[in-house]
Amino acid sequence: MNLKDLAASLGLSQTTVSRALNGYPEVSEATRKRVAEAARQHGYRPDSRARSLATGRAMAVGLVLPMTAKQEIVNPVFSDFVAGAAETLATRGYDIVLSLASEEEQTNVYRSMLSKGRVDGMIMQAPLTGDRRIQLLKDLGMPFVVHGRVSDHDDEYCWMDMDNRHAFHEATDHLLEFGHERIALLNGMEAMDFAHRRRDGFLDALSERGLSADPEIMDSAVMTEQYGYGAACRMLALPAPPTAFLTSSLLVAMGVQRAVQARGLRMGLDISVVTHDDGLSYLPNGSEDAPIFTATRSPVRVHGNICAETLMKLIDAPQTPPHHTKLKASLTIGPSSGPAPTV
Amino acid sequence: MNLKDLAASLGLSQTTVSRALNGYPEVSEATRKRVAEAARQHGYRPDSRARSLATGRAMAVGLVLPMTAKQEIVNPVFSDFVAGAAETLATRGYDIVLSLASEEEQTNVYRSMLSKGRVDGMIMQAPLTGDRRIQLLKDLGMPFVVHGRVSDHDDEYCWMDMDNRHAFHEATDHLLEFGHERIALLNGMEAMDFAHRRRDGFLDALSERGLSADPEIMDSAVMTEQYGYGAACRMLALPAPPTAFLTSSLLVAMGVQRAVQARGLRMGLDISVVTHDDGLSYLPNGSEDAPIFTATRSPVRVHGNICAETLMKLIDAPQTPPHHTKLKASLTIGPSSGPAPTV
DNA sequence: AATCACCTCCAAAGCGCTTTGGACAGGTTT
DNA sequence: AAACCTGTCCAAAGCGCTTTGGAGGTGATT
Repeated sequence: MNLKDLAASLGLSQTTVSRALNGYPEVSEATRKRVAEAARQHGYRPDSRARSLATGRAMAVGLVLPMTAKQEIVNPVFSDFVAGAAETLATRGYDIVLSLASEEEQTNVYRSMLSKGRVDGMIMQAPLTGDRRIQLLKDLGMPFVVHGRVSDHDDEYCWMDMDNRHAFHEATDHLLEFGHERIALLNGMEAMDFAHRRRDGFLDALSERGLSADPEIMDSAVMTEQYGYGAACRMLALPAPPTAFLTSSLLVAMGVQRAVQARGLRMGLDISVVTHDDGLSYLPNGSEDAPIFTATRSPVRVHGNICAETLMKLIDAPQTPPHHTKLKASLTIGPSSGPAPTV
Repeated sequence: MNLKDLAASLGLSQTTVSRALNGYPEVSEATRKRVAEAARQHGYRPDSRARSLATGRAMAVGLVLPMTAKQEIVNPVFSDFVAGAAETLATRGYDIVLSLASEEEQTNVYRSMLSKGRVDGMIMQAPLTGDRRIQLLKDLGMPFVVHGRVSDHDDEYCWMDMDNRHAFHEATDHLLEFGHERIALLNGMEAMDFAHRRRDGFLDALSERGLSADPEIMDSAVMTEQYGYGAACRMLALPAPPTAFLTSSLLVAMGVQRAVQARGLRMGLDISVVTHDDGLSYLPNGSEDAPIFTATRSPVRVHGNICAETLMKLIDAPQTPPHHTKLKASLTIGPSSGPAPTV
């Protein structure tokens, strides 16, 4: 059942039916009712392609599934992020169009997404340091917002980011105040822009107290439980092992926890662990009132909400100056951190 | 730059340009070259909406992000699954259109996805027991394939599923052969159809050896690390604790591991743990040649591949009888399982 | 020289919607 | 009574593509 048929069955013109359905004023309340009822009865839904072609709006935003480097690892944060974005977009009738692109195809995928008219804007995820996609998107002239940002020129485009630097500064301070002086950093892949910021926050906090970092207890890799376990085992076996760990993800922290327990040490007493927590729904940090790890928390689902909201505003008013959102992570104290052991 | 402009700039008709670009034979090789070059130079890309409207094919498939029950938990399996699907779909130029739907809105979301002409088919995930979405999709007459299946009428629609029953049967056998007689089952939410099958496989294996299950050491919940830890702690404190655990997900197994270690027990010696492993890229079960857990493994990314492949075939030939794929999980032996301790 | 087939190209009709620019009737104002 | 709104509706023109049904030109066949 298309508009033409519906109009015919009502003895009205397409124009009138279209206007009635879309809430235009130049149609009497009586016919509007009649049209609405008929539409409901016939299960009429406008064809989105035709509508989109006529209005110029796709009512969809694009999202390119980021694959971490060559390792084909899907960003674990993706599902919650996309859920948040989809949730917000749904309130305004937008869909998400998803593409997956290997590193090499990125450019092409972005190009085609745009020019095919399938989407009105894009959300870009997981920016790398010096990411060239941003320039590409700017060149293409398509509205976009970045989840995260890249260090340079970050006032020239929309982004929403967590204050990674501040979060890790705060987390480090928390440990320093407990008297820890040898703090290990298990960071994400340093190709990711956020990993840089986190490290900077960590280093700043140390140097503010006159401490210097020891490269031997700093590592960075794809954030898995394995990595946390392996790195922690190695570091705990050092002549001068760390008394605390700062990790970039709950999974890594869980790995550290396993290593700590395997050595017969006690978390929060012998070894402190603080982590960043993306608030993934399937990976809760204990319960609301009883967290397991002391953590800087910033639910990535909310990031999805904000990115979507920002993008929709940008689509509505493309000429407004770029909008930025910087979220502060909240530090929640759990039993995994405590005073440095007195030797 | 649209087709009209491109044609004008070449002094050709739209028809010829369109044919040249789409590889139709009725255009000379010389002009085809000329057209291709001009298209490349102008960065011309056909508008997908217009093309879709003209051809009747959307070149996209729909996916509804499932939210587990009321708990707003995003399926952790989603990201790898969608990566697999997107990967396969990309080879044929299909995109994925994503919607998110709460339990109540499901029907509406599916309805609109279809009739809006935005997609040519759908992939349905995470079916519940007696899931009504299947009937809905059948009624709507849209090609679809289910990741998993529902017990009744499963010959009437396309699905791809792992043989959950067989996997858990095999895993249970593995433990039984090691002499374990008190095996705990930590299952996923039993509203999920696969959880049912897994339990059946477990129970079958037990009864085949004349053993009966003890409800006290069977549990089911959303599959988190917390859940594994909590349930294992509780069960290990029973007067007659289990000597082995069979869990539905690596996260749950990790929780069990933590509980085991917390009690000072040794995995694979005092307590055996076998789990199912969805092969999530960000949650590896150790390395390829050195797994941590004994596990029945079936990478969900491959499931995504297969679902996509099946769906594309179905779209090409809607009248073929429903196609089914049943995957056998592979049992990989790790250090987490061993002979039952002799009391 | 006429016929035929073939190759290369084109005009125009859709696909299903929105939107512009009236048309027509009825009531208000001058 | 003429002029003017105002409210309600419609015909038709796009949006950018594909595809049907020829048209015109060339060379081979009779």
